[in-house]
Amino acid sequence: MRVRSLPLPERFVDHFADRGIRELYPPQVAAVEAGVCDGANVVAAVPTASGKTFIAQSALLTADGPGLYVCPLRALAREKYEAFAALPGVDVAISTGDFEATGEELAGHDVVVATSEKVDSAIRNGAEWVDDLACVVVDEVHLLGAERRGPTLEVTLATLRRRNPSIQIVALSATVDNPEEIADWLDATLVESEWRPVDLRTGVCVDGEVAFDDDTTRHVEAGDSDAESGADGRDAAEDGPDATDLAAALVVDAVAEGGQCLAFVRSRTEAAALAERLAGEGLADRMGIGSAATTVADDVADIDETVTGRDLADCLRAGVAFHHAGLRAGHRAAVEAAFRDRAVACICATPTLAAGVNVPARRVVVRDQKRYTGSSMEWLPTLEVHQMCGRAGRPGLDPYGEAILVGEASTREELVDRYVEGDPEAVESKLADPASLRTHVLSAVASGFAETEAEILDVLDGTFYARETGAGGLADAVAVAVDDLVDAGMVRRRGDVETYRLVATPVGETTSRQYVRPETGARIVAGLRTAAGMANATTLTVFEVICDTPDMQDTYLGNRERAEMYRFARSKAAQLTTGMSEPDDFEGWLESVKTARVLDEWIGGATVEELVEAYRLGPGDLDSRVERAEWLLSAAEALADTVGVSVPAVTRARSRI
DNA sequence: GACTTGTTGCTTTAGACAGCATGTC
DNA sequence: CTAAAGCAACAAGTC
Repeated sequence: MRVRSLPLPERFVDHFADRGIRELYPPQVAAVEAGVCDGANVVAAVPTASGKTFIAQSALLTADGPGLYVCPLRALAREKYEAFAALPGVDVAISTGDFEATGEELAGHDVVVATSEKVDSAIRNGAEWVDDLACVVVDEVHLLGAERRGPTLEVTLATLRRRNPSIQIVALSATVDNPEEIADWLDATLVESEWRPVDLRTGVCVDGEVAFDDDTTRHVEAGDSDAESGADGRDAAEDGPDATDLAAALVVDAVAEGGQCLAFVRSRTEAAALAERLAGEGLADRMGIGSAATTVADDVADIDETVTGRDLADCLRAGVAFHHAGLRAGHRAAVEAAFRDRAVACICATPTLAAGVNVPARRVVVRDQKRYTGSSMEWLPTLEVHQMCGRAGRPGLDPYGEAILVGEASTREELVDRYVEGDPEAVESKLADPASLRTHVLSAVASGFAETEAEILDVLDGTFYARETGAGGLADAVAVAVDDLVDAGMVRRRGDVETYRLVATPVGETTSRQYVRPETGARIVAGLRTAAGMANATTLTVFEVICDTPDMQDTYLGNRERAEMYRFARSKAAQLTTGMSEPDDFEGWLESVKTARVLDEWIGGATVEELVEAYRLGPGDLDSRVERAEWLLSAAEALADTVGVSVPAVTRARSRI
């Protein structure tokens, strides 16, 4: 099937032709046959890089009205925004938390690209443009199964469909075990395909021998990093190369043939450690990318003066990089761009890269397949490993992609069963989680969609969860959520016991509008009241309050810091809203104090370099705390306003941050 | 006695979405 | 519920 045969205006056909897209890939043909261009609902469960963006574009460009593209990540939103902006004569807008696009400005565009939370928030705040939509594309729908964000996605979709029953839904999913259930939920035709534009071989490497699933094999020579001693040979020779030696050898092997590599490891430290080790292998020279590598390294070195930045720049000079959430957005973007431009031979990464922006490589090496979860070491979900592996193979550039899991003789079989031949997990709704339910119940009441529990259930009736059990399955949980919200002062029952209506209190309304969770709203209100009664409420006081909410990301408190942090908390007790003996979860509270302290020093003029050094967090971690603090402070200000409490320190903190 | 190597025990462990209305000396 | 790597402090061994 040819692009030209689609019901697309000529200028789009030309645009795609300029990019060499004239013929459709098989999954795209299937999607067209299922009716993406005719307003039909379609769920496409297809591998990464098999042309999902084109499916989305065909749906949105042929829809009879404005369209919405829902993304899980801001970085992805930007990527898609650019893809649409490149189309001739298409008016695109982007709306994510970090992008200034305000309310009604979003009306009147052909396509809006937004994160799911942003759409949810827009609906709560009464945005009317969502009612005019003719088509919604949902990228990565399998995130329906994600702990906190999944419920947001399903409630948002249910609401959109409820308010506009004729809306076309096109959902794009990774390969999962139950795509038919998602399709059934959305009344959509399922398009399922394993087809990829570049072949993918998956293999397991044990002791330097790689056995691929197409029965080919490959041998790599692993240089033992710590076996320098050699001579009398009795002891060190025994255990051979470890996983890191093998991973390094696999990278060098691929680069020697001119192929770029991604190597996935378990932790940030290990990502940096592997990169530094590979920096000694002369990858830049082997790939002949010396000058490009130097340019990138210099650019990265200019971003800041942190150790992380310097280490990264040093690695880049040698043609290697590491990538994880401790890096600042600028660092990450530079690494990703450099890799796409072939200025970097290998990126050593944590799972950030698996689900992020498009960075295809010739070979993907998965060194670690287990992760510490807080109580034990657990196998990574198959879906996640598949997403890592799926990054192998650059369309049009590589003859094939290779994904290699590094294992040991004892785990070989398990790895093959689980990841090479195994199916990914099924997607399951997490809406029954009480915390999520509270949030969405409050939202339904506050935005006026529901005034009774029956109406709440009605709103939830269109969710993925309800498809499984019927909304009735949520009745008890909703009743509990309503009780909790009443107790928390977010919702009030108005009228007789028999015929009451649910109304959001002013606090509940502000909480929902500010997009913070009910627990956060309640904690902030309580904190503000305490602060208002204090003789010397400072910015530290305010930071302690907002850091002690579930919407602030917690900051790791190391063993060595604990005693000192305890002394700090005690010496500042007069400025804190929580007494030293009060918290049920003292550890958690002390972590909040640490975050508050960092933020307070930040507005006091401390530099990123100093804070990163003193508190053992990555520059990216600091940035993300500051970003959240901005958001939570504005919520605090709005809440102070609604309860009529005056805490000048809130405004002071906010203007300084 | 200075330096190297080996041992032991302790510490640490991925990621990332969201608001908003406006002024100031 | 099934951990494992890095690192610092200290001990033993070497020149």
